[in-house]
Amino acid sequence: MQIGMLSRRTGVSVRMLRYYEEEGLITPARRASGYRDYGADDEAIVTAIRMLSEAGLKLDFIRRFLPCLRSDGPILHPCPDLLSAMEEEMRTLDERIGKYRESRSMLGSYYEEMRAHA
Amino acid sequence: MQIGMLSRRTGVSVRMLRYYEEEGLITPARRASGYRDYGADDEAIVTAIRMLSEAGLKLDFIRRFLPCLRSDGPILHPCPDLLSAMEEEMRTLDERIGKYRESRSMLGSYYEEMRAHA
DNA sequence: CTAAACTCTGACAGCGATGTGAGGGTCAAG
DNA sequence: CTTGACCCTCACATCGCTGTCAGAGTTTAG
Repeated sequence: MQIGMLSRRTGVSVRMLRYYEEEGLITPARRASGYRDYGADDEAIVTAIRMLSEAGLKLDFIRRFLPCLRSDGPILHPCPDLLSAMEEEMRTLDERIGKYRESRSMLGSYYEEMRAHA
Repeated sequence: MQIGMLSRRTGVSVRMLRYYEEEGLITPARRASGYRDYGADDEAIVTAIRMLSEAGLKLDFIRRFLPCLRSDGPILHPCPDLLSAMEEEMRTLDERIGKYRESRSMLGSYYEEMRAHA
């Protein structure tokens, strides 16, 4: 599958697909022409990357976490530092979610108050 | 109150306090010397800005939302476009929270799985 | 008066994720 | 063969936030 197709299927820009490769997240095969040739499972991987990325995880971290995402993957090899990195990441994620909810409710209550006074 | 003091009290860097001013979020008085002179309520405002900011809201939006934060404020004047901007913001905030939770649980389940296989 | 600790402005740097454009191949259909 | 749609690499630009450094004035304590 060519990059344009993958882009259309995942909604991720061509630019970003190339960037993901540059960052070592995906490594598509190459044709003789130099064209990237993506496999079928790459679609799922890109989607997962996207999701994690949109949730604020740095590509840097996602790269390390990546082996877990590969369907063909060798059942996950929990390098201990990955485990602790994940704990760390989960903590900050929890914190972040907390802050978002706080802000959300703050916004919400102000909104209600404003509507009431309108 | 000088900028350094406010910085220490709020945990917001001096740089950022100046930046907030530059962006029109706060407007401290000035001494003859040019030194910024913050009022007592500025501390609360900065804290609120910080919270909203850490929750991913752009300063641009926070500025518009700001009158609501001032304790002395004239009870909130709901310009209709602010109301709809808030609705919009709340929606995206909700979406974002959703994504974060998804990612969080994704991370969590992989984490558990890895621990189990360890 | 002097020194230490603050403060001022202004500007440049960096981060991570993206866009965009230039200059140039590739491929499939007509 | 030509054309249009793709693709390649490289590199510079942008965005929002933040740090940092330089050069210079201010304030307070000794």
